[in-house]
Amino acid sequence: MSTEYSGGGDLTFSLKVMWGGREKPTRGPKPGLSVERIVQAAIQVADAEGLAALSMRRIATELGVGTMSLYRYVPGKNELVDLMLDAAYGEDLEPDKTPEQEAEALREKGWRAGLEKIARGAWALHLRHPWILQVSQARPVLGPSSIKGLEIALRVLDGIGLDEFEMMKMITLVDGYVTGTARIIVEAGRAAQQTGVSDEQFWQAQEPFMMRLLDDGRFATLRRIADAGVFADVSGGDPSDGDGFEFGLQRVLDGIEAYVNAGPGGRGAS
Amino acid sequence: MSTEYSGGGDLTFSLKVMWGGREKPTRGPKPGLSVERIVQAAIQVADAEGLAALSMRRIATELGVGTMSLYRYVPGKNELVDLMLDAAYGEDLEPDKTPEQEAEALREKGWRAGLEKIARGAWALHLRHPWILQVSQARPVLGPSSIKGLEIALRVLDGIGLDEFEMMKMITLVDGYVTGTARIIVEAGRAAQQTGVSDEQFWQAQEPFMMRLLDDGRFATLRRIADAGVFADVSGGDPSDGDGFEFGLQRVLDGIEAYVNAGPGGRGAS
DNA sequence: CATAACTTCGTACACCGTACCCAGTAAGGG
DNA sequence: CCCTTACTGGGTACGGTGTACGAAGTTATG
Repeated sequence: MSTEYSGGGDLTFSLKVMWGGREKPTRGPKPGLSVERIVQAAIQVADAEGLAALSMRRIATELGVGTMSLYRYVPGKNELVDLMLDAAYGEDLEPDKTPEQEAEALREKGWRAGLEKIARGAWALHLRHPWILQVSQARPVLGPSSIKGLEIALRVLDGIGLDEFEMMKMITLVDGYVTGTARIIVEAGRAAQQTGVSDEQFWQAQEPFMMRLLDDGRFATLRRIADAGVFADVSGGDPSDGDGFEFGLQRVLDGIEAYVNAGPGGRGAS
Repeated sequence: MSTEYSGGGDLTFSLKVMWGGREKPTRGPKPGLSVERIVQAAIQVADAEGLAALSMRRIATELGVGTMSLYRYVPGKNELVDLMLDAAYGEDLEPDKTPEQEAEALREKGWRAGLEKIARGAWALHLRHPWILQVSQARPVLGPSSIKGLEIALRVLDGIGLDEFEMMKMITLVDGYVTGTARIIVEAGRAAQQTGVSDEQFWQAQEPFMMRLLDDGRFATLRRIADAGVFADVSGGDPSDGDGFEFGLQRVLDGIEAYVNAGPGGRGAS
């Protein structure tokens, strides 16, 4: 399932498709499909039924074409997933605005508010497209949308006293936090759909083993946590409320803010 | 590729195997294999060749047995992956020590140092077993090792003024950060092995597209970052040095520390 | 109008997880 | 002692996957 870039020679093809560098053919019949249509169909399937249900045959059926026709537009499944990723990343961007304009709008209330908005956007994106977390992203795809998003984030952090390396590290930090937390929360929420086992069945099956543990004194803290209803929240409630996410995000931003406020003098030599 | 718990009825079986609740059979031939041996072989394959190369046939070949023999010990591939996960989580734990003892050792230099150690351990774990990031973890498997790890982490944070929900959120925060960052860094580093394309080939293919962008004034900040050599670090250097990881971890811990120091009075009503 | 470029897509292959089933083995009961 | 019963090992087969190949149809160009 990992992104493998198949043949290797297709890499250039894949990049060309992503960046719109494909020249239109003059001869032959007009293409009945388009990369965009295929990507959209694929995203729809993945959104609704998960990445496991995404197969070339499935997409082709959805579009009413033969399976192999897809390969006239996309070199392979891995490349298609790359394109899906970049398309998803692009959803939050406004194509008519330059990175400068978008960053300016985000910075209106300061860099912290801007970074917060970016993080929330990314969080919402993962809720909308849970399959993003399942794709391997073996190598940064560097499509136009992800590049633009990076530029915007960099501009939001620009001019507040961080050097280039620090700016990038801050972005890695926030992105890492968002995707990591999304992984935990989102996937727990999605499980019920994906699995034939319902949430109740699952926790019921776990219960006897859990109980034996909770009665064991060695796990007293865990028991206290459980009694406080922390897990009831996780297993029962709607995970998309993002309660834990918001909390952690503020801690992360606090940490960044403290670093920024300390200034170059207040920190050790880089 | 997502963990699906196959039939559903096998869930109990899976849990029993994980928790060691299987009673030994009396009749019939002695089993020539064991769950542990299978799990170890599977982890070896996954470590060396990635999760994509992990197939039941491959594991069976590795062990010199027929493919279907594996199903005498493990209900299916998904359950096997669950077992692999818990086995990996257990590597950092000392079976002879109680959670209290391990937590005590971690807290020796304070809760922050303890949390730091836990985070570093998890980070190293992901470097050692990159495939962990590829498995879906649709539902928390709650094997003995992950439970014990949770108990230890909770004990490290216990008694410093956080309520039960806050303690759990802090753990989610740190875990989210570690896994998220690992996802970014580790997978970028692993890519070269997995792919037929070398790093040089990859960046060379990207270059023309990148260049066009970097000359565009709209991506001026990105250009500055690139010129500063930030990406050279990512693409060339050894990703396992964890430079960015350590930096972000300190920010995260700063954020937590600030929250803890503020005390119940210094924070808004929960 | 022949040709070359381009489309669509059926067939085929290697690989996957695993259901089913039968043969072989070892302990318990008579 | 043997027969029954429980168990292990594993071959075969089925329905799925990604995709290589090539045949057949379509269209603009020389």
